[in-house]
Amino acid sequence: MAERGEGTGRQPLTRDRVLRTAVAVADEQGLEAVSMRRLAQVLGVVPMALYKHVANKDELLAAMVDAVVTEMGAGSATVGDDGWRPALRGRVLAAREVLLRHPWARRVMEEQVSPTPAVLAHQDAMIGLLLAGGLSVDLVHHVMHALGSRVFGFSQELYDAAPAPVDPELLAVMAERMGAMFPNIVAVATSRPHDPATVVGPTGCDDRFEFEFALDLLLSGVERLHAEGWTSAPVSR
Amino acid sequence: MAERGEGTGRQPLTRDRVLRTAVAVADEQGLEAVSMRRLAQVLGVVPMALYKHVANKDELLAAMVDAVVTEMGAGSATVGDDGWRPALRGRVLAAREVLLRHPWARRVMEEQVSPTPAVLAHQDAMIGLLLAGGLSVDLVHHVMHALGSRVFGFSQELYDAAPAPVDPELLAVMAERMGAMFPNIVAVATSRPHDPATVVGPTGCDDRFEFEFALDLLLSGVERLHAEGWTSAPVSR
DNA sequence: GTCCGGAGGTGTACGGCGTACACCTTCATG
DNA sequence: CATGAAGGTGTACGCCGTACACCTCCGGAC
Repeated sequence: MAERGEGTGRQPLTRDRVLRTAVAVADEQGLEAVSMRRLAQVLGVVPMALYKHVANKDELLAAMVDAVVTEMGAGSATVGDDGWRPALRGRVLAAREVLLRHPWARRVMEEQVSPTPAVLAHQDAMIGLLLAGGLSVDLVHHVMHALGSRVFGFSQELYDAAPAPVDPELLAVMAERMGAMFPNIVAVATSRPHDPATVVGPTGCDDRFEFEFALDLLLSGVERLHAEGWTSAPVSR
Repeated sequence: MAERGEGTGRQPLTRDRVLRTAVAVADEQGLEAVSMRRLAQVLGVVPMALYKHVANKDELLAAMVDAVVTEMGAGSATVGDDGWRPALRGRVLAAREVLLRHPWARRVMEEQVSPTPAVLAHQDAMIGLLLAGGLSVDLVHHVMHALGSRVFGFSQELYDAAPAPVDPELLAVMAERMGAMFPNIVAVATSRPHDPATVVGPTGCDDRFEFEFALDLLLSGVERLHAEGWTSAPVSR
């Protein structure tokens, strides 16, 4: 008796518990406090025990951001009678709320090589909203880039993934699976290949064009506000 | 004879040489290759020798970003006959070029606690352009936030610095010095304190308002493009 | 000329990190 | 009961940043 529930390490160590603990530690003590050794200590276990549930630290970090992005609730996205804009706006603000609760997540996402499934789902939902709103595929493409650095900062490498699994057959299989899960992403990504000459890296998508598109969108908006004599925040907040 | 110029460690080790080597290593082999030990090895010297020229690794990283930001050339900013917009646009694009050459710099900046002098100078120059263009101080403030994540990603903590050096006298001295060096920043920062209730952290500036300001600027632009029947890139690229 | 002090390079050592590898227990299943 | 997999352990290696004591050299003060 008194065997279970008293120490910190009493309940069984599961991948889920590792993950939730890691997120909690990152939230409360910052990302730099998330080391395999510290995490193991918090869980009342020896460091190497974690490796029975997690491939390595990078995989753990990826799973952590996946959990966070899942909080954003990609499922609940539909365009109402008032059009795409309020729906998209709400979704972006919801994402922001989540990222405010987990300030470390943005940084981890940015240094990740390829997006996690939850990230793709989120992007797919956003694209779905815009397409449902009637925007052209090209416009949607650019909008996603323009919003990217605002929603989370990692949209530069949105459409890479699959770094050269040269086998074309395997690539076709992957494309098919992607299409089944994230139809909107595939629709946008395949419609308009980026100019390879202006691309940032061998696989990147941060064309100069995309950058200037977003920049000019902002500058035009500013110019308009200025021309309208904007001096302080409108009353409607 | 044959005493100097043959080995890698022949010329004297100076702070400048350490810095330039560090930037070169980061450019060529990535930021994770920049460790004090590896850097020392490249310089043909024992690791601890670096500490005679650099306080610690954080200070080295700060100096590295400072060098990069200086490349952006904060000095050459004036509003021509065609208004503030082309001047600002060119400056942002120039910053982007520099950051493309040093992809590690953005990440380092983002995890830095307070902006380096060169960063402040850059921001001051940008603000100067907008003010010279006749924009109101408030509008300039919001524009800087909106552009922030596009130019570099660190504008969230633009106006913090000075984390509670409670002594008001010392604070006044600092404010005076700041004003002498970066008059535009001070003008904007002091005109409109942020609502402490909606601020992200104790000192942050990433108000919900600033976020929505930029977001709505983008969304309005998109809406306008869509209404105009935008389907592909305008010919003027 | 002698002395001295500081600038700058060295060597050793400590505590932390991620994780490879061999090991041991436990327990459901043949 | 034997077996083998799943899961926790202990040890060890090679990285990391850097504290601290040391040495060496050189330019001026006397």
